[in-house]
Amino acid sequence: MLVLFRLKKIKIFMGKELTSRSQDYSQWYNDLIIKGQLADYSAVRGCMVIKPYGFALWENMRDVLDKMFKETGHQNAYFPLFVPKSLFEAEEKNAEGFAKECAVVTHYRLKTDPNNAGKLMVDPEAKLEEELVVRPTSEAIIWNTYKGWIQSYRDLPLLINQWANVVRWEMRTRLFLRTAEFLWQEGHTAHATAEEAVEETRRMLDVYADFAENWMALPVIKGVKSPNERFAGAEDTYCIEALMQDGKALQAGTSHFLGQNFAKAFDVKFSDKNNKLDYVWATSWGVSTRLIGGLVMAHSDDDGLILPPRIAPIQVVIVPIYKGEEQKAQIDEVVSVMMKEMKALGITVKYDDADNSRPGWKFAEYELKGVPVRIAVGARDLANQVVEVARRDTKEKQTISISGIGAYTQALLNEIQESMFNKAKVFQQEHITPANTWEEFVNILDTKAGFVSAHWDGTPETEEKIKELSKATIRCIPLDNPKEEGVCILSGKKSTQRVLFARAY
RNA sequence: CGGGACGUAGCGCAGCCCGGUAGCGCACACGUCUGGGGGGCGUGGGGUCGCAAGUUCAAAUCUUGUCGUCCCGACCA
Repeated sequence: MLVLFRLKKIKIFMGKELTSRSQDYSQWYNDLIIKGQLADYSAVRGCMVIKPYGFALWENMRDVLDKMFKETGHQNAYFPLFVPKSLFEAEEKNAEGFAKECAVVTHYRLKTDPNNAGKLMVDPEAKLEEELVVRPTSEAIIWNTYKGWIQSYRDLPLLINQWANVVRWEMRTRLFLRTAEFLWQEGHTAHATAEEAVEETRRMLDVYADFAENWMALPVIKGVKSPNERFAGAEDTYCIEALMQDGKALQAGTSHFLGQNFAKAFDVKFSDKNNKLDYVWATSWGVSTRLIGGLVMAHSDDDGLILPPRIAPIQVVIVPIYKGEEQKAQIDEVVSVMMKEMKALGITVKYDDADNSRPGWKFAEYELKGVPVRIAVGARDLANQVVEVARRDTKEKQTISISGIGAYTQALLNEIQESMFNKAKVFQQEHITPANTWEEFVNILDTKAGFVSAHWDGTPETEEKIKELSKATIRCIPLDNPKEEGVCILSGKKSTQRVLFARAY
């Protein structure tokens, strides 16, 4: 009790105190992002600065995904930030869907303000002939380009991805989860047949699920969106849905089958083997820095971030505990051997021997930052040829022999990765609850949250009504969904299957 | 766009009601004792109080305006 009190007091004095999840989940999330050094607020409304630690995390995620995309045959390219308005509006549904949240460039020059010394004003003389839309997504500019690249079935499939920033002028933003500008990748592919395009859509959905589960330790449900939730301009939107610790769902990635909508809008035709002209079939798919928000919310605890080893910027941190230069030198020597061993095994390890903060401070700091494994090495340990190994996820500490520490650590990292996934998976499974009546449905949402599996009559009207009454939306119709006769929880009309509802971010 | 908060040192805040020329903790610098869970003691540096106008002998404090940020909703990934 006394210890707890002291610890709490210290935390307050250090200005690092975290809001607990039970106290205020949103604030807890914000605290983790800011104090865990992932990102910072910026001078621009709704836009954040991704700090080095957060960016290192994103780079790790990006690198893994990039490799996966290349292994599935894709190439990277880069298209412009700006989209001429006339191109943007070509695919009507897509344009309409994004119109409300577009930043638009109307002028290309500033000038000194004659009425306001030292200030600049937009030069009214420099108005653009045609406004430029800052891309909220790149289908328009890309399909306009593809028109010139595709003539024959021999040009297909065209499998391209780009890493980019996009801008969506959101009314309300949240660090990582919804920022006005965000980083993402968007894949845009063109195919000769609908079947092939659908196959591509599903393939990339699998890539996303694989990445989320095996790298981020984030269990997801693969499914297809209801028409209401579909991407503007798509025929079908597939998604992976994750569950956060507060029971709210998070759309973690989407893969769209675009049919021939964009090919028609941008007049992209090809000749098949029989010299017959047809529009090409398209897909697009993307994940964004939002994944980082999901990662934080799914795994972390009241002491800070908990990052899965496979994408953590630092997997192991070594903290020396010493008195005097002589002890420090001895520790340095042993640590350098340990580090060499670990690096040879591909482990990312940091030795924090900075003398300006003390061991206890470092322990707390690396816990806050979610480093999976911490190793403390002191003079006492060296005498016994051991070190103290602490894992972040469970907070367990063990004394481990120095010989073979590399292999031990590697195994531990794997175990943490697996254990984090399993824990999240159990949570997810426990939060998929069937509801058979409206009362039950609302009650589950209000008390337990998570996914609610319920019958729905299949109409957009009912879906809209449910959303209005309960704030829950259909997250997806799971891919392997069993057929089951039933009646809609709201309308009482016939239904052939249950779908997953949840309140979502 | 509606509702609610808040802008005072790098960070977190007090001071404002009742005007008198700015303070606390952390961080920072130096010294020293320390070192196995956010150290102790001592000394020190750092602020046009968001911005603008007004009232006043005097404004962080009162008045008006303005800009910005965050939180909660509506919208969305």
